[in-house]
Amino acid sequence: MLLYYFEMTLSEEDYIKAIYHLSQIDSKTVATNAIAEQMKTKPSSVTDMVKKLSEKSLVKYKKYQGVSLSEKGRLVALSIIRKHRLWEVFLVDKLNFSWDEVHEVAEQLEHIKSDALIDKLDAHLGFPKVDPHGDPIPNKEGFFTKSVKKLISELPVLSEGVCVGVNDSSVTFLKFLDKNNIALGDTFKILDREEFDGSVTISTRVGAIRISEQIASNLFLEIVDEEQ
Amino acid sequence: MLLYYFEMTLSEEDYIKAIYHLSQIDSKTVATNAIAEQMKTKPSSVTDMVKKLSEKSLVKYKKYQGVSLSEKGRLVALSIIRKHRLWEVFLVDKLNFSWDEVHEVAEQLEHIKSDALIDKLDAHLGFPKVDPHGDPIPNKEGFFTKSVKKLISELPVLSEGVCVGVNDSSVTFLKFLDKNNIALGDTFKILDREEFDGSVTISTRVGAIRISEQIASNLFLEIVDEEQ
DNA sequence: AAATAAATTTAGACAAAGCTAAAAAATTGT
DNA sequence: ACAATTTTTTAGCTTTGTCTAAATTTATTT
Repeated sequence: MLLYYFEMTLSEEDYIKAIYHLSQIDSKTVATNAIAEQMKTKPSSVTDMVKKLSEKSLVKYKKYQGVSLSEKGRLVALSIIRKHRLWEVFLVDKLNFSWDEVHEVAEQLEHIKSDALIDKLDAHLGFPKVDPHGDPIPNKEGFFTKSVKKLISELPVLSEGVCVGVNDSSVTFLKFLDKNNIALGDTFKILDREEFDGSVTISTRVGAIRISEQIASNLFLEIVDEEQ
Repeated sequence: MLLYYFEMTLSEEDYIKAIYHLSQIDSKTVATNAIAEQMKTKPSSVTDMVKKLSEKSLVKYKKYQGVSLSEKGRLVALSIIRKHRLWEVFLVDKLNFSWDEVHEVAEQLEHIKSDALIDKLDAHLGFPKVDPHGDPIPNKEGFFTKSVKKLISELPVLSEGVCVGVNDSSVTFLKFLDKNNIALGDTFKILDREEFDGSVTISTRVGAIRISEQIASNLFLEIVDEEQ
């Protein structure tokens, strides 16, 4: 990330991140009300902050027209997201948090300011490409490997990806996974699919196994695409 | 640490920590001016904050008489110090920072709020008793093993401790240490001292070695005492 | 024991980030 | 096309933590 040589408050960083996420949803300009809802604040507060961010050329803003991030703002957003996701990997991989417990703490950790810290954390974690939810981690320059999270049932034969989530988190289903040596973080390849019943053969750590369509439509794989 | 069920701002936490450290220096009440200097702020700002902390019964305060921490305030201070020192251990042991680079980042990390995080970090680090500077890490209840940092030249024969620092950080000296297999974190025992020249025999990883008085007066050992 | 100096507190102001209520602009419905 | 509704902005106020300048209390000197 070509970094930002200016001080940003915690609140400013949170707004930038919120605007980034909202502009991912639909790529137009982001509405004041939408930001207010996301930030759990009032529209009038958003207007104030947006003016401030506009002064600092982090966002493009015209009265009544909504906001969008400037290139500078986009890089700031990506730098915060990078930090957030690296910390999530740390919490899950090193501290044994489960992947649904980490968001809140990562929200705090993402604001720690130290480039050296993030570089060393990245190295310590083995330069991960995705966080525990399967979302991609931008590199220092703000590029990230685009990745899609898809159900096995929706993927073509020969696709390969990392198992990053389940749809059905019932005890029964999780026990099934355990019994078949399927765990989050495992890499699978789809070897074959039966036209007849939609069942799928996948390669796992312990060899190839056959799973039913029902199972296949409950397991998310994270497929890595190209750079952006 | 019997924790605090009330929200504390970053600034309040910093003041509590500053007051704790100043009251360690000499155990009387702490002067407004001293706090102002430590916090790099003005005495009038200190007065304001001290009133606020007094309302929350974190400090004992009488106008013109200086402040001291209440028991509650002391526990808050120790909880922050615990976090600070655990993060320092993490930065040095896991991320390969050198022990003189970690303070600033730990100042930020110490404010992260999550009991689960600190518990898991503590476990991940193997429940360390001292930080990379040899300062003791309070446990959850605010107790810590008192430890003293002393030069080898000042310690009696048969003392044992962990090497935690050097007085002279010249390249020549560090090379000498390296050559003799002396590194920070090693445990040494003082086997003998010559009256004649003050030279000392110590046990190291590679057996006993003899060091001159000059060397002995440049190496700090951290000696663990009892609980407090 | 005054006089002077130093330390501390008070009073009043400011910037950040939020709020409410009212005004203005944009959008929608008919 | 224009009235009604929704969205956004403005104006003015609040809180937190800071500041300066002035006032007050405590300490030090002679």
